[in-house]
Amino acid sequence: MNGKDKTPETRERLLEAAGEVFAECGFRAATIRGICEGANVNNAAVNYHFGEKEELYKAVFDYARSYAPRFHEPELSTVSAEQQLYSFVHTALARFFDQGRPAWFGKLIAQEMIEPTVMLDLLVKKQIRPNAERLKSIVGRLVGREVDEETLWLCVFSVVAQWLFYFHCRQMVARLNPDRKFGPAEIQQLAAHITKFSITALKGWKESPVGFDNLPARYQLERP
Amino acid sequence: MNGKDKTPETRERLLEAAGEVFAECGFRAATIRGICEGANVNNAAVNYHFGEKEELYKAVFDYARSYAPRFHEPELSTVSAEQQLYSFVHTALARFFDQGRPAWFGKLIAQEMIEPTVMLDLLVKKQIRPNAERLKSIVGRLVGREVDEETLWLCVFSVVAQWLFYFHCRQMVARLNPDRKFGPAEIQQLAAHITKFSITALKGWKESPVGFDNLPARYQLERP
DNA sequence: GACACATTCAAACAGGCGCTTGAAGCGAGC
DNA sequence: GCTCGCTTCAAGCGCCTGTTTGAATGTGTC
Repeated sequence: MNGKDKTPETRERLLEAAGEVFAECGFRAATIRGICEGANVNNAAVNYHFGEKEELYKAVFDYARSYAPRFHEPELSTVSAEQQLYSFVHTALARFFDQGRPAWFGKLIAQEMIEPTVMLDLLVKKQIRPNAERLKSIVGRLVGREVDEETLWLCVFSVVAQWLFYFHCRQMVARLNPDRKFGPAEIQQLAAHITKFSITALKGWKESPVGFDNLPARYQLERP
Repeated sequence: MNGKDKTPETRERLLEAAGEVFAECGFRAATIRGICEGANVNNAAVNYHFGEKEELYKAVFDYARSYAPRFHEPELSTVSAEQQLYSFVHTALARFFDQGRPAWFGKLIAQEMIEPTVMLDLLVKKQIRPNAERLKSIVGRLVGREVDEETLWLCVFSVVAQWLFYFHCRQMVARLNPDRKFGPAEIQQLAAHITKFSITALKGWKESPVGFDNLPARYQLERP
């Protein structure tokens, strides 16, 4: 078969096309026919090489992970928590906004968050929780000691939410701010904003006045 | 027909079931057969009363909006920006975490953000942008003068992201923190956290050191 | 050249989808 | 009692989905 200079292997072209489509559309909305068309491959090739759609999907995760940008290691002593947070945020954003393979893994995970499949449990165990714990330790160093676990988690979510937003809600952002671009320069700017917003919140946390939970009822909910 | 004490009207039972299903699953994943089964109604009733799935979907928005909790009016002079922000955040959260009809509208909008249909443009124009502008003015009052429009928008997104996260990523949150509940008390607590996090960030914004955009390259991205 | 084997192909299958159909049910007006 | 018009119903249509099939096409070995 590789007597001709045909593109790599059918299996690999399938993974390439599937990575693209799954990352963009999610598992459910992606179609095998669409993937095979993108790979210039017969529909039955999925069944021959992977058995079923779900197995192709799993294989794409393995394939995509090796190309994904990685969160760099702690280096607790040499790098400030501020710098680590920036690095964390920027890497996370790059996981969506890179072109092609480098972004697949991040997009696949983000898709799993809004439309879980059988992969999510494994992802939480192997990828999401370890990264969340690492972020939690960075957050903990920024907010200072004597902060309970519950608050720490809420702060982690407040940080993570800020970058996930730009992937999950990108279509709405595009309508609210039509001129906004997401090139490398804008990603750095965005990462800088999220980092500054989060660090300012975390460093001022303990000095900040506590109470927004005892407001008069009419400020809590108003019904028609 | 209402000689019997049969439930309201077919049309209304359809809207009830459709509101439930669309809010939970989104437009695409919801099926007419599933909705009609939930409404104890024949499949053809959708076509008879609404013509097609998309028209039923539009009708659900009108039906749901009248039950949705509303963002209360500004009262710029009498209420502090802090209190207004809390009210804003809490109302937004209640739009997801209420039971049944009150939460449909918020869920429908949140679904549109991650999987847009023909409704999104109208929603941005009629609902999302006006609310975003109101939030932007609150944010502007908290962060102070002399802040450019671009930064203001990024801050608005940083706030909005924090509550959308709990809807879009609820399945992952449930896996990371299995014990977390979302009853009325927890919603108040959550709203208080998001408000405190945001206010602390915004009020400290101008005093916060600026630069996270000139870090050494190795803190920006690391490839395998 | 002939065989065994792995791979690819066009075609079709079963099932679920949105939507349509023509007949049946039902209440109101005469 | 009868017809008329609105509503409901079971059944089915065409389409798209994931998956299967059996034949065709190489490819390496003897």
